[in-house]
Amino acid sequence: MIDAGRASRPGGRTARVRSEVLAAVESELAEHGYDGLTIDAVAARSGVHRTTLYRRWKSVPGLLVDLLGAGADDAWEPADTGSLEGDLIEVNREVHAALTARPSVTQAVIAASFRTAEAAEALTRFWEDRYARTAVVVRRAVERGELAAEVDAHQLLLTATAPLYHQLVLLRQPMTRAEADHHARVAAASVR
Amino acid sequence: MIDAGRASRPGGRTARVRSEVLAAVESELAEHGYDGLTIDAVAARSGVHRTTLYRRWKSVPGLLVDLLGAGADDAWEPADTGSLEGDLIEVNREVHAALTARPSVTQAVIAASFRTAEAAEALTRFWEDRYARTAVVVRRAVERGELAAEVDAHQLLLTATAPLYHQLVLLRQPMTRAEADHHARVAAASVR
DNA sequence: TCCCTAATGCGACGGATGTTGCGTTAGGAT
DNA sequence: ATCCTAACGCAACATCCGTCGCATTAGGGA
Repeated sequence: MIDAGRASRPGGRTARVRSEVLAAVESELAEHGYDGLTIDAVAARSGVHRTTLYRRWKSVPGLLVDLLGAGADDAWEPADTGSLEGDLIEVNREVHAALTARPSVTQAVIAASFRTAEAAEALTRFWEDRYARTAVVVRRAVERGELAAEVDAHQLLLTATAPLYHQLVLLRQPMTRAEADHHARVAAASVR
Repeated sequence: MIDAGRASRPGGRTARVRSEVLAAVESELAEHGYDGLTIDAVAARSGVHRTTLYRRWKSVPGLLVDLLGAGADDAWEPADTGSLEGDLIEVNREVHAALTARPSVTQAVIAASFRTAEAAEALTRFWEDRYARTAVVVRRAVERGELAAEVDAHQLLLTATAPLYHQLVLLRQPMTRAEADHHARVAAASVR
């Protein structure tokens, strides 16, 4: 992450440049997709000089990493529907929406993660955080008496969400929301 | 795929060049990984001229696509252990081995698929083929009376294998073979 | 208000990557 | 054995990408 918000000189221009650049990244992504996302294009659209982009963000993946960080909702937590199955369905619907959005920032960042180590690490951290937060659905189920305490939350969440990522990202095939729901139900049933 | 094997002049030199190049690709991959895999390095190691590589394979992803095709075993089919669960465990162990091998050609091709459309399409075709062949484990289970005929083979295989890909490729975290087995069992149990 | 300097703008440079035109080699047909 | 030409080697060229030194601007403290 760039951490421009707490730099030694966070003043007006620096912050303005950053927001202009990130806005340009999003627009370019929307118009040309990840492949059409070049430093030069972002520079041209944002009016910020190439050199500045190289200095502050280093590369295209660096821009996406910053965008990912800017978009990260620090207050995010999974919805509480009252049942494990309901919670998992909600989680899967969020994942489904993120991966089928066009343009999908998530998809772009995944692509970037195969180019630079920094992007890969940023994405790994992001997902670690998300999966850790999502584990609360399992704790709630244990508290309700739905589950035994020994259930491995990560394995369970993997069962629920992995099919979505695999189908939509790696296999590059469509998946309906009903199918996404199905995988949530399979996961919920696997621990009963 | 390059299809050099049935080109208008498949003769000795062309075939020799191809095998030398693909061998060099594998060696470079082993030594420097995907990121260190450049056209120039392959040219230097194989003794084949840069221009020839650009003409026949176009790019690094093109080389990997060809390697993927050359490595595709046309006779492959899943092992028959006598039970759905046993078959799925065997499948998952193969996937696990392919993704944890070092170097993993599969991992390299996945990375390549995020760079060029041709690599992405080649990989999609490869997986379509593999999943279609693997569907036989479901048909066998139906014949044995283990399953109802309406079971969706693709969804079932997704439940079994997707967690491996997600954990090892996207989340970039380790997974034991025992955990891989676990996901096979969850998949088998989901249709009983 | 004035000054200091971090952040940005700017042009030139260098390296890596991919392309093109042409000469050379070798496989396969006659 | 001879010829034809696909495939390859070669070198020069074009382009893109990232870097560097220096000039300029503007934010924030004294």
